[in-house]
Amino acid sequence: MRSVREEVDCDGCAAGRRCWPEGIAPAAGFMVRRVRPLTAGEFLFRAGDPFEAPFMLTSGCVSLVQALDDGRERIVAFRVPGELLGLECWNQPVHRYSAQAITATTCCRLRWSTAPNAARSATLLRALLAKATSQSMPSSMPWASLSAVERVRAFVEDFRSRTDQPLPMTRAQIGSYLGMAEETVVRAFKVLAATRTGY
Amino acid sequence: MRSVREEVDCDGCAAGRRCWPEGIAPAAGFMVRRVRPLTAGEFLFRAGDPFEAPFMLTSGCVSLVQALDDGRERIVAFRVPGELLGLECWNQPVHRYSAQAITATTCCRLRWSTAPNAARSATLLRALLAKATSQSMPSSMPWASLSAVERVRAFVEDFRSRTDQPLPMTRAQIGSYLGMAEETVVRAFKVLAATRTGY
DNA sequence: CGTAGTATTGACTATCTTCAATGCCAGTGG
DNA sequence: CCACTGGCATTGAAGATAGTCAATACTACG
Repeated sequence: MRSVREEVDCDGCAAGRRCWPEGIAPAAGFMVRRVRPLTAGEFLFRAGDPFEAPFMLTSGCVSLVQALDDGRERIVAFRVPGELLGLECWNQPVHRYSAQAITATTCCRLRWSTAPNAARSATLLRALLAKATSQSMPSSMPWASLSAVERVRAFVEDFRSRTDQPLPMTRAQIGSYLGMAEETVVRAFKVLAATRTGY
Repeated sequence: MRSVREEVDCDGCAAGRRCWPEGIAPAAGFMVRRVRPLTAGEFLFRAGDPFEAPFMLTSGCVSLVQALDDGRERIVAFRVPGELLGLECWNQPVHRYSAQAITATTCCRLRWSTAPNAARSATLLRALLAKATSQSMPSSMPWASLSAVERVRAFVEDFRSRTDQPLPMTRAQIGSYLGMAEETVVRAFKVLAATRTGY
């Protein structure tokens, strides 16, 4: 349970190019703190926890889980390496969703509050805004009004476009995210497998 | 067709409090340019237009429309006064969606690129990030897996929570947004009207 | 080998979509 | 003033789709 409290400059990190690919980081000198690796099923944070800083995913996969009124849970998003966790409640005091690792996962906690100077702060904010807009908008229900098969196909293609790892989540989790029954996900994959290859 | 090219400081604008409510604007001195008012059906911009700056809605209602592969269209979001348009493609060269006024609409174009100093730039970026996160995340399909009636109820409540104007869009547009048939929207409203009041 | 979690399949049912028709209302032109 | 038109709302009936329930297969792991 020890925390790895190592301060790292993204400039010197081998994976930094994946985290800040838009040519922002090299000169920015973003500072992060490496977080203790998570095993599958572990929570990075839970809904209601105080929001302190966003996390940059460096490996693995994390689901954002929303607790429903009736006690059930829904998966709101999947995050893969290079994407930010916790930005959802940037202007909120506490986290609205829980972040649960789907596979073994590593991430870094951003040190965004300690702005050494305004220019660097602006650069970081610009990078965060870019991340936030690219992460949230494409997921703003691009698959409503599509059939179940088309929704699953769109989901798979979206995930493939974001990472090259094989789908790490269960059919039930995909169903929770897409808002359909686990069985329907299974049958959709069956149809896709009959049509194309590689699903 | 004349453009109103009036430069305005949000500090001196009566409606500024609605645009930047989080106590950011008063000292920031955000500059905007008032845009020619739009009539119902007019486009503020279209998918493929070059992205120059986001717009702040000051009155009316705008739909973000996505063109589908098969030629049909889907409504991706509705924007009401105090919300930003165009942030979806912050880091994109061109707009991905078209912005079409549903009712008579006014808006301001942000002058974000002319940063007089880094501190002010950081303040603006912080405000934009707050807007972006609060706008996009709650709409990240909070109503998948709900029944049609519940989806419509959630939609109405969400819209009501963002603005006090009556629903300006047609049943067909609601259906396009929620991914259901116009008739299903109508029947859902009927059920809601029988249950509660005011729908 | 037994267990637990996940994946898959089938049968039945509820819900939603589609198609078709009608009602309602504002704007327009004679 | 009134018929006509177009857009939107509403309703009904029939068919398609996805959800639910239940059972079975598969796989990793102790």
